[in-house]
Formats: sequence, structure tokens, C-alpha cells
Amino acid sequence: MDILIVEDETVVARQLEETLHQEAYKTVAAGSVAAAKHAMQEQNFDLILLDWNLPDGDGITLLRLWREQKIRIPVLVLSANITVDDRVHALNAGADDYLCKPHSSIELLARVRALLRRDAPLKSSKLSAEDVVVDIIAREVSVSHTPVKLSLAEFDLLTLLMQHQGIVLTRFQLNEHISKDFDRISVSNLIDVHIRNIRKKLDRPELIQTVRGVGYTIKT
Amino acid sequence: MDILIVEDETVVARQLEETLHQEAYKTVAAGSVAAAKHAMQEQNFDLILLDWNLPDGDGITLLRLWREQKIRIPVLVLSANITVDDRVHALNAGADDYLCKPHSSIELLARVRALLRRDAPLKSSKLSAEDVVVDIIAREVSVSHTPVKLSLAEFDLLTLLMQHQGIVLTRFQLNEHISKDFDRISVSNLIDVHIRNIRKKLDRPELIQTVRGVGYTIKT
DNA sequence: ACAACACTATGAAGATTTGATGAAGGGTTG
DNA sequence: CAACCCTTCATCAAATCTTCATAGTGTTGT
Repeated sequence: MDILIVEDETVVARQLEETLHQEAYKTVAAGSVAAAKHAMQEQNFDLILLDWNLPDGDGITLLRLWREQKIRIPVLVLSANITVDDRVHALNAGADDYLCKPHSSIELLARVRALLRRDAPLKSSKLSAEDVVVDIIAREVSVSHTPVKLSLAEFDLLTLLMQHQGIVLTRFQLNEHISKDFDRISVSNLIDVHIRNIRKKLDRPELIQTVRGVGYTIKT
Repeated sequence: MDILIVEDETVVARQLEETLHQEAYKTVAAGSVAAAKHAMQEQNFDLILLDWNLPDGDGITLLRLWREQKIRIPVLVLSANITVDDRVHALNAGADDYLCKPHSSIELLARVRALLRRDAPLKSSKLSAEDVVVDIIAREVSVSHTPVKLSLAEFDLLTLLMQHQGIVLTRFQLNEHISKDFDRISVSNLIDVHIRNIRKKLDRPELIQTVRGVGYTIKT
């Protein structure tokens, strides 16, 4: 079993490697996004340990990239202080599990074993409403079994709405989850435009309902 | 609005506080049953977030104690367990709502808002009178299981009346809750018109009763 | 009981707000 | 540079808010 460790702090990386070697896993360490990409081209891995903060980019972008390339290797995200929202972000981007640092070696090994077990396949990562299915890990959307291509923002918006079926989400809440610049306050109708594009692509005008004066929602 | 957070894991407690601070709620964290009791004697709270598992006792006992003391502050129970039994136990003990961990900040805030919107604690996020049900989180109204579409002002007015069943609300009070311009003092029969429209849409003329010379009310 | 009054209900019209939509500029990527 | 995506903007249509005039109903005093 080969495990790729993407972690910039060499001390932490070496600890991880030692722990994993205890159970005879083979490891490769990459200290940056570039190194991780390179390693992935060189070799096939069975599992990836991915640090959230990297010197030349962040883990979430890398993870999204892999998932878009249909790379379905289980990914265990590591983060120093993972907030509830980070956790949501991680799962949205296609992570299979997450672990807060610092952690015990027992905990790490338990999760690694769980992810490597073939008979326990990746957790159900699909959300559905009507005949629309969103696969978070594969980052694919389909309407009555026909795949539909959504852009990044469109996918994230649809996912958020699907994850909160029955709850009305305000434009502000929706905007917070798709914008990378936290400080920028959008006064435009950006969300409206994205929603419109989603509706057009899915050809299901009724799926996302407008709640006038409040926001948008997908009913249960 | 002051919120008491009873949670022993400091990491989780801090996440909760951060989330709540986003919407300008003031928070106090207590890491044990003893600390929670002490905090309750020091200060008045508008809402309590209560973890189910605590180091020196469990949440359900604490909740029962409070309810026996006629402490009627809304309590939102947090738990890692998802079983139906736990949920039933929590509601039986006097909890107002129930949330599983991990959860998104949006979900938490939605439920917190729903619970703070009323003065008298009620189970779950739904208000009802006769066969009319108002779901605050989904922002849906139904009459004998048939959904009814209300406008923003109509929904807010009906909600306010439902939250204060048995209490007569004056036009001034009702107006304050739906108007965005604080300074504008309505001298018109704006509220009357909204009430009329609600009555017409719900087809329940008796639900909202007119109290001549005072305002409107919904009886218990 | 009756009139005078005060308060509420109702219908409709005008004003305002909100969302939908098409198009276009700018940025990024391959 | 070509394709794609994000973002903004102007405009139109529709939903909603607000006002007003008038009709209806209960209340009070004589």
C-alpha cells in the first residue's frame, strides 16, 4: 500500500511517515503542491494525506483539481485548526475524511485503515432532489442519468442548496460560500446570475425555488 | 442576545462561539455541568446550546433540573448520536430543538434564529394553531397540510402572531416588525390590509381575531 | 331605538421593490 | 488567441407594499 503525504512541515511529515511505517505502508512525502502533482504522475497511490495549508497553494484547490480529473483515490485531510466550515468545505471538495492536528498515531492509523478497506467503499457522497443527483466526490451532476457540466461556482452553489434542503439560504450565505475574498461584499446580483445559469443547465426551473425577499431554497 | 454554550470540548465550543459571533450574539462558554449551573446564576440568557455528553454528568439531567425549576429558556441540544431515541429523550426532557454534530454553521444559525424568534418555548421549529402550521426554518405555511404562499410581510406578521398566541399585539408592535424604515410612522391601515390578505389566503377568518381598539391576536 | 362617532374591512390603484434576463467586459487557462 | 468562467450592469416584468376612498360594523350617549 502506497501513501502520498502532502505536508510542508518536514517534522510533521516525518512523524506521519514513521507512524505509517509501523504498519508497513510505503510512503512518499511531498512538501508542496508542485511536488504533489509531480509525485502523482510518477506513481500510483492508494491513499493521500493532504495538509490544508501549503506554501504554494492550498489543499482544497489541489483536491478539487484531482477530483475534476476523476482521480478517486481516498483523501484524508489534515488541518491544524479545522473549523466546522472548513470541514464542510473539505467534504464539498471531495475529501473522504478529515483529521485535526495534533492527533494520536492510533487515531491516524484507524482512519487510514478505514479508508483503505476496499469493502467499505467511499461513503455515500451523493445528494439528490427530484431526478437531479450531485456527486460531491466525483464533482458530477446529472439530471435523470444524463451528466450536466457545471462551473465551479455553479457546482458549489447547487451543492450548498442540496445540503440544506428545506432551509432557505440568503444571498449573503450563498455568497460567503463561493467567494474566496472574504472581505468583498457583493452588492450585485451575482448569485442571481449563477442560479439562473444552474436552472438553465439543469433544465429544471422548479428545483431551486425563489423565496422572495429572502433567498433561494431546494425543498425536501 | 446572550447565549450559553455548554460544551466540554474547547475546540468545538470555540467554533460555536465564532459562528454565533458572526451574527453578533454574545456568548458564554461552560465546560461542565457545574460551570453551567454557575453561569446560570450569574446571568440571564436567551438561549442555551447544550452538549449531550459532559464530563461531570449528562445534559439530559441538567435539562430536566432546569425545567423542574421552571426555567423556560429555549434549549438547543447538540449531540453526536443520531438515534431516534436520543431525539425523543431530548424533547421529552424539555429540549426545544435538536442538532447533530457535525453540522454546518448555516444550519446552526437557522435553528438559533428560529428559537430566538419566539418568547415562549415550543418544540421544534414549527408553530401551529388550529390546522395552520408555520415552519420558520423552511418559511412555509400550510393549512390542513396544503401549502399556502405568503408574501414576506404576511409571513412575518403571521409568525409574530403565532409566537404570541393568547397575547394581543397592537398595530404599532406589528408594524415595527415588518417595516425596514424605523423612523417612518405609519398612519395608514397598512397592517389591516396585510391581515386581511393573510385571512383571505389562509381561508381561516377566525384564526386571527380582531381586538377592537387594540390590535390583533391568535388565541391558544 | 336612534344618531353620531370611532374603529375596522375591503377593493382597487399607484408606487416601490425585487428578481429574471441578456449582454458585455475582464480575467484565466490551456 | 480561443474558450470558459466570473462579475457587473441595464432593463423589463412581476410581485409586493402602501395609500386611499368607501363601505361596513360595533360603541356610546341621549
